[in-house]
Amino acid sequence: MGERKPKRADARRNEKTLLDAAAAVFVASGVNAPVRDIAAKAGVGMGTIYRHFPTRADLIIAVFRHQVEACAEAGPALLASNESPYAALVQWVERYVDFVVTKHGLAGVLQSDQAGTDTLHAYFVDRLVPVCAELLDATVAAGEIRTELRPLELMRGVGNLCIGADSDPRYDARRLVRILIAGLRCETMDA
Amino acid sequence: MGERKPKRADARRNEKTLLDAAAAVFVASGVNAPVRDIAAKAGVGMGTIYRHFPTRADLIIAVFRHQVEACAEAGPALLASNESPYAALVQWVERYVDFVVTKHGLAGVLQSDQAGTDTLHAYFVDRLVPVCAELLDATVAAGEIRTELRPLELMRGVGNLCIGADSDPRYDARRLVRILIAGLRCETMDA
DNA sequence: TAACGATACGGAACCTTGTTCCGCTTAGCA
DNA sequence: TGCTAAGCGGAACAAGGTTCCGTATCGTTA
Repeated sequence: MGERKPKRADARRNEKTLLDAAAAVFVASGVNAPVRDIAAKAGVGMGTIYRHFPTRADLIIAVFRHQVEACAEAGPALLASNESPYAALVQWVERYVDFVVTKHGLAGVLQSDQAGTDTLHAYFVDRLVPVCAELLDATVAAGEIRTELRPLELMRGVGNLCIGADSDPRYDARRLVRILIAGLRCETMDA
Repeated sequence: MGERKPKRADARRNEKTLLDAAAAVFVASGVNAPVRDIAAKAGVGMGTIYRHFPTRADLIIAVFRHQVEACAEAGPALLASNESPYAALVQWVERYVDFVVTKHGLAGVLQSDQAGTDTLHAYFVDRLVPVCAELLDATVAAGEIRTELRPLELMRGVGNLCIGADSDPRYDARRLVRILIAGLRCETMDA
């Protein structure tokens, strides 16, 4: 589990500079900002950025790692602090949606079929699906949900609903996610 | 409203050739296939393709126009042939999902925030949102839905849920859409 | 039917964006 | 102070959409 710290001091400095620059650019221009812009903002050459982060996706992961970890850790905590697992699930999903919707363009880049996004998609899935599974299992065990759904499908569905939520005030992803979750409590096979 | 037919015979011939080639390539390699591939398949130069279809999106629209029209026309028909507006809505949405999910990568390219896709997104919205609105209004009027939702939001939500439905058998978009629609019948603000 | 002008065509060239390569620089050590 | 490997900058490459322009062709007219 050891952190692979770059040996040289200037390298360590550059890594931090790059993370800061990337974060700033992502806020200003969205997650889809060109790598060149980030390098420019950091005052660094292309080679440097790619030695530290072998791929665009790796840079994105690095920038958001803390928040993803925090979200993952919030799962068990919510489960513990709510008497109703369903309530915990709803709160956790809302937290995830808040995170994703806030990062201009992140949802759109989480799709596995997008080129060069495999690592990013995999990281989100690996880290969050197990947490989602735990919440979902508890909710099902408590009998609060009628329709079973695989955790992966829930995560991807929620993520997909968040796409384009920024950049169009007429589209309220949070509400659609609430409706989707509400649908889990209903019989689905009628009509 | 007049069809702007190209005057010259070879031009008309090429347009048809291009549409056929594009359709074939979309089936074989997905909607994201490079324009060059389509030109090659049609045995035509790049200039030709761009004179007939000013943009990738315009070509995509042209290829799927018939099916989108058919889907739009199915709305009122379903409303007429079902005693329950909700049933009609469900069937219409299922039809739309079938269409979108079947076209390798189409859902992913329908997002308005994607570059160069504005025309495509606009066409789908212009043609289908009014139909959806009609179905939704009828369903609400019949009191079959508790949660009101703007037609545009429903269309975009459904479309988003379809993203990546091909290329991953573990993700069943149809089921998620059913759950979303089911959610419309529940109280959403609980828990 | 031959000539001519407008219409189309082909495909090289351009732009943007991710990624790779390589010669030069410099930190860290003896 | 010098040596060497770790780092660095940025030009170059690949891929995809789009534009441009010289050439070929259609269809009409004399």
